[in-house]
Amino acid sequence: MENQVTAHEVAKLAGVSQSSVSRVFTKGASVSKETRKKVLEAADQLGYRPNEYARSLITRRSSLVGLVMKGVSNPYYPHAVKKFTAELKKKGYSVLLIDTDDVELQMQDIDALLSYHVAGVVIMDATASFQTAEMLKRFRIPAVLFNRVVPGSGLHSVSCENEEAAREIARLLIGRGCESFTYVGGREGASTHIERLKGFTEELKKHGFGCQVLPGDFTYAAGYRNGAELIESGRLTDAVFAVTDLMAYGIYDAFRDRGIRVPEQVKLVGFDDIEMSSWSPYNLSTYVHPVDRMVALSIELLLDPVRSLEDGEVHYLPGEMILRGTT
Amino acid sequence: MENQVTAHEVAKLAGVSQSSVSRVFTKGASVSKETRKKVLEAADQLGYRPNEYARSLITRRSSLVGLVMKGVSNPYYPHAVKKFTAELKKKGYSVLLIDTDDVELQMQDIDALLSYHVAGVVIMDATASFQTAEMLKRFRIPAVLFNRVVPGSGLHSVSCENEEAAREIARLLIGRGCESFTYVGGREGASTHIERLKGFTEELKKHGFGCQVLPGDFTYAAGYRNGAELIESGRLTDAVFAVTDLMAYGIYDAFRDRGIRVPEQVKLVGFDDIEMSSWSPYNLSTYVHPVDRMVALSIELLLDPVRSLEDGEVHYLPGEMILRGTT
DNA sequence: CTGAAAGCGCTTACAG
DNA sequence: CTGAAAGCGCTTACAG
Repeated sequence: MENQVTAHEVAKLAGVSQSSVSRVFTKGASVSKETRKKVLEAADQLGYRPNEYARSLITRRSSLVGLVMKGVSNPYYPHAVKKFTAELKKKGYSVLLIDTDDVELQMQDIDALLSYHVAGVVIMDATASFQTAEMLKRFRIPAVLFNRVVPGSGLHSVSCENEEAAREIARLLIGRGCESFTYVGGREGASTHIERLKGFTEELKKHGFGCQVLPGDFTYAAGYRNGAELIESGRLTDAVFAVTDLMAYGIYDAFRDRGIRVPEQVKLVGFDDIEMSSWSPYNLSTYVHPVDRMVALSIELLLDPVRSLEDGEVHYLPGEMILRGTT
Repeated sequence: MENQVTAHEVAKLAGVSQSSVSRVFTKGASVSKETRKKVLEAADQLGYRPNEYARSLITRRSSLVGLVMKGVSNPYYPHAVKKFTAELKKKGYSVLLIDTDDVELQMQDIDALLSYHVAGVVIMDATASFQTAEMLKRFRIPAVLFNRVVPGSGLHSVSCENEEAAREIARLLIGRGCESFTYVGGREGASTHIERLKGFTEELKKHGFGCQVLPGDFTYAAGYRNGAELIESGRLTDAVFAVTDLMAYGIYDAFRDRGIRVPEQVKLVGFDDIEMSSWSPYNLSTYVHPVDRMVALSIELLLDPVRSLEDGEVHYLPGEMILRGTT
């Protein structure tokens, strides 16, 4: 950074004032064609780039958006991350990556977000605590929960239409002739889990069916464990709906390892449509999120000067059922 | 950012100078116990955080490290990303995430890296071009290629000991009695592919064996295609070594779908030991990278004031063979 | 140990 | 359209 080319040096080479150099790199500022040309040439020659620190400092606006993720968890997220960085890049923002270890944002992470006074933060796969929400609100940092809803947090949420999707899955399974059902869930408290459970069991009840509910934590291992128990306890049902594809794989493998055949003996449905669901050992029927639209809406909420700081809007976007070989 | 609390306000509340406030938040600066206490209390009350833009501007040092990744590709990378963010956080750095669409860094990405004059950049899963390398060198931005080597680029590289690992895999397969071999590769030009191919074929040759080499691109789909062709063309060998686990899964599934049994009819080995390799449909024998040590060394190289800007060091770290059910 | 002051590299009124 | 100047919020010699 010691050897950084400054606007001043560009100005000297171009024979204009430093202000003019700045104007060339500030969109919306008026510069004559000739000045622009001279500046651009000098800048190119010297390899000039406006210093973003100075820029953010003086404009009091950050070009950084915080992306909070839980690192290695569901392969569903990398897709969304990619989409976010691409869309934000188009709008001139860069991404500050926060990789939390735990379910909650760490103090150190919050500090980073605040020190850079990020333009906004996207929280993925983390059950943001009220404390985090309060912190963000106190510092007036717009935030949106992606694929999560935390009622009462006042944060914006953009999710898939979980409840309705789960109802659709229930109807699908009933239509396939299933009469007994199991729901294998995710981490308690996670809205995706709660909403899918609600939609699934309610729709089943509407048709006169009950539902066995098994606890989980969104991992393959928990899926496997549940699948194994289902068999070994003799409580296997006609159909199993797993809160995520990842858990569905575990369940499927536990079934396969025990000689239970899908879909002949049991129908299986997941949620997310991550890449592996189309691989031949699984070929899983599942429900796909409208990720592109979810990302676009998240960014819209985050960057809107008015809505971004208003009370949390909760959006549920419809996805689509993907029928494959497990139903 | 309009409503940001400044050191000046903290100073006023604490009844000290703004300099003293700054010193409290600058490690290594000397402040009396009493002053520190007053400042900390005032800062806490106001929710003060040093503005990182002002700090970076005046110190001419960035607390940002660029992490370049190719988004949704091999699940091997999210692990490394998590490790990087965690280790960098410990050292006081935050991560600027660059998600490239292509194999090469885009101009816009480079610009972001330069505008923030990042302290360093880690390039993962991207075959950095010479142009990129030149750019980084011109601006004196330390860079390390993670899991890749680009000879002649002058960039630091930290990789797994690919060649020796591939030799070990060859010996393992020979030891299992295999007499004919196939190598399914990755994207042409990728050092991981080149090195693993070299080690594997050379070691086989040393023992008097040849090797059929199939082209790939690191994807599951290419693995599947190759696996299918192997069977359909009647050129199946006793053993198959895939450049990555991801490709090995595709190969395995193509075999499975065609009734070929692993490891009875063909032995299969992958590379990376990503999560799915321990799942029961695969239970894949593979080779695991020493990710923790690779990350630690990368950061060491990046942040060392001397080595960071010297000519590229190329490091190969030994990993470990993981024997599972496919061999 | 502490305060006053200079200055990092920008943007943006303010005049002209 | 353009330049001189103020100022964003910090760190860090420099005195004391």
